[in-house]
Amino acid sequence: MARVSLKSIAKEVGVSITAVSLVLSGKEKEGRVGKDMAEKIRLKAKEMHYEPNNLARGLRVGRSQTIGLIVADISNLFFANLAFHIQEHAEKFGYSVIITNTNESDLKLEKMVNVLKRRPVDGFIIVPTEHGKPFVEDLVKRNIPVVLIDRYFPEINAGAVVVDNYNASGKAVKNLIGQGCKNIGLVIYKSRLLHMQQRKSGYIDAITEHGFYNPDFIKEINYSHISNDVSIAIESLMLKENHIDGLFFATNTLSMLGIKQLMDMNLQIPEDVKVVCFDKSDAFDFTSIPIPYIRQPVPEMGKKAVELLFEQIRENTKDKKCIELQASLINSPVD
Amino acid sequence: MARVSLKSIAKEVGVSITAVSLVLSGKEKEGRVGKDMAEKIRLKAKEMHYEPNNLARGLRVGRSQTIGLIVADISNLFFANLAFHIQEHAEKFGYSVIITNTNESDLKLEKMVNVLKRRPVDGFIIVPTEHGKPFVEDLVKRNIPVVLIDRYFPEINAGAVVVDNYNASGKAVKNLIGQGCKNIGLVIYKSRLLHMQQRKSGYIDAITEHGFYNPDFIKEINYSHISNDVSIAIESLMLKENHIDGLFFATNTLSMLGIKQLMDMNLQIPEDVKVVCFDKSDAFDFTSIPIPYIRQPVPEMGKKAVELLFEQIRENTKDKKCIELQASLINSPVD
DNA sequence: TTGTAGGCGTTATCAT
DNA sequence: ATGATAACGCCTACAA
Repeated sequence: MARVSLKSIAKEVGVSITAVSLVLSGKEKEGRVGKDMAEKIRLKAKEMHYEPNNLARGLRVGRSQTIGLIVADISNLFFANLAFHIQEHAEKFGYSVIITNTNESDLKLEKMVNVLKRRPVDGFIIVPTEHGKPFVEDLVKRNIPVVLIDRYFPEINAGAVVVDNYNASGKAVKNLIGQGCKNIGLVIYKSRLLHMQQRKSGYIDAITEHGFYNPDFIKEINYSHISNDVSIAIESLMLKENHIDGLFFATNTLSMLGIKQLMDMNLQIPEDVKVVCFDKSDAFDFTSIPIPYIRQPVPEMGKKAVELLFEQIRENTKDKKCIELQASLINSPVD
Repeated sequence: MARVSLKSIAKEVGVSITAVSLVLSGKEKEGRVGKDMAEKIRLKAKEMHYEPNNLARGLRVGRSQTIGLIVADISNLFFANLAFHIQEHAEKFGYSVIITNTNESDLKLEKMVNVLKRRPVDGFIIVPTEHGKPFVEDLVKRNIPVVLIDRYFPEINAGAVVVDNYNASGKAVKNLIGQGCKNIGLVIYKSRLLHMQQRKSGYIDAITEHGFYNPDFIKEINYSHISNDVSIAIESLMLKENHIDGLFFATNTLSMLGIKQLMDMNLQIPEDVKVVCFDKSDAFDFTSIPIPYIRQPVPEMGKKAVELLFEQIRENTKDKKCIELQASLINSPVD
């Protein structure tokens, strides 16, 4: 071991810790350490393989240069991509990212928030769970920088980056109607989270305006029995008497399961039923027919979230910004 | 702000910092603080919303309770799953995980290692890049706990968790031969990394033993032009004169692109050509026909890696263990 | 131009 | 049963 510290370098060179600190943090310009001395110190530092200890630094300056990212499921491609971009962007500012999962469990969210508070992290980027509001609220109350992403609670004064889910759904529905669909089903999570509600009302309003609205065509899936619920939903939607000719899946997981079910039922896309999905799945490449999907601007979302967070960390912003980005409908299966 | 520390609690209660520390870290049993005093301290701590500062703790005890995970690409499902399981397991031991990406770049690996060394982290779990050996070697030399995962360098005395890639490939080939294939193509990365070499030689040996070996049936793909290279590879493999009736894809990304190319060429699986893949893709669910694939035991891999790392962190193990797990061939598309 | 000293929050050692 | 104090490695105000 024998960790090399400022002190050990100082002793080696025969100079004070201050001098070493100044030089190694590039502050010797401020009319401080002499040029030759500085060089000598730098040399010795390299020779001894000095690595600054950010732990100690963090303790001293009151910042850990770490942000906590809490997502619903890192093995979901959407969140994995989000995590990737957040990480890439944070790194540019010398920040590391600790990523944790909630698996949509409110309990786990609470736990993760506490774990990360103790780290401590300088700020949070959170994909909140359905009943996660109190935990986020608590952070805000304690004046800890938070940015919500993907989903948010408008009542809470936290930063947020979301997409315009209402209009995104509208685009999906209009696309189906443009393809000639009359009876369009919606497969969506049963959730009180605003982003799901907005996807739902976007669908309802667009349908009501342009087509035929039937509440029975909305199937709300329980997250904890997704697989089974989706099968049942599709089966009941696709009953002959419904004359369903279009389906809109409100998340990528729902799409995957739904399309699989359609295939199991020997229904062809788009001949028997046309489909639009929220978010892309790799799998779309597999089907020779293009499946249109709503693309969220994931890289920008990640970038904005990091920027918003840093803004809060730097200045102690009182009124937090909420950024809404537009999603776009992609028709071609190629990127 | 007004961070609440042991000191502030001590002042409030009118007792020494030591007493508070002892109580709050559950060490008052050791014939120390009195029962009523302890209760009073605990109460006050809760009331003041005390959160221990792990930064300070880490500085004091010389451990950060953080491990650095460096993967090739977090948005690849295989690595995302690996990260998930590593994280879940580490969390049980009170450890947080900082995840970073290399995108297969040796330069980025070097950078990430340095960034994490400064954090500092107590140990590394690394998916090394092709020429990443020196950076890993350096860590080992400095006596910093490292566990390699997925890929490894046998010459280096680091911990490692890998699968038996040689036999996995053998299983894939035998499955194809069992399906009646005579001319089996291999699509694999051009890489000097051992795990790829083993997948290749597993294929060659199995083919040589049971079927017909033709070096032209091996297509090595350059990671930096995957998409294009795979298209060309498949096109040239599937030329009539080759009579290819089976394909083995050595990674999930290669599978995705390869199968897509087959579809673009209007070739049917399994009628025109049978296919076996390394790792599963969600996409397999989309095809009505089951595509057999090699399943790596990802949860166990993550668990073992964490265990190995903790072993190194606790005891200063001199001879590092290398664990090899078996992969299995899955025939059904269901999990 | 260089050095001293105090403190960030915690734990461990040694006194009382 | 409880407290004072030093130390982890770093930064910075203040001396010199």
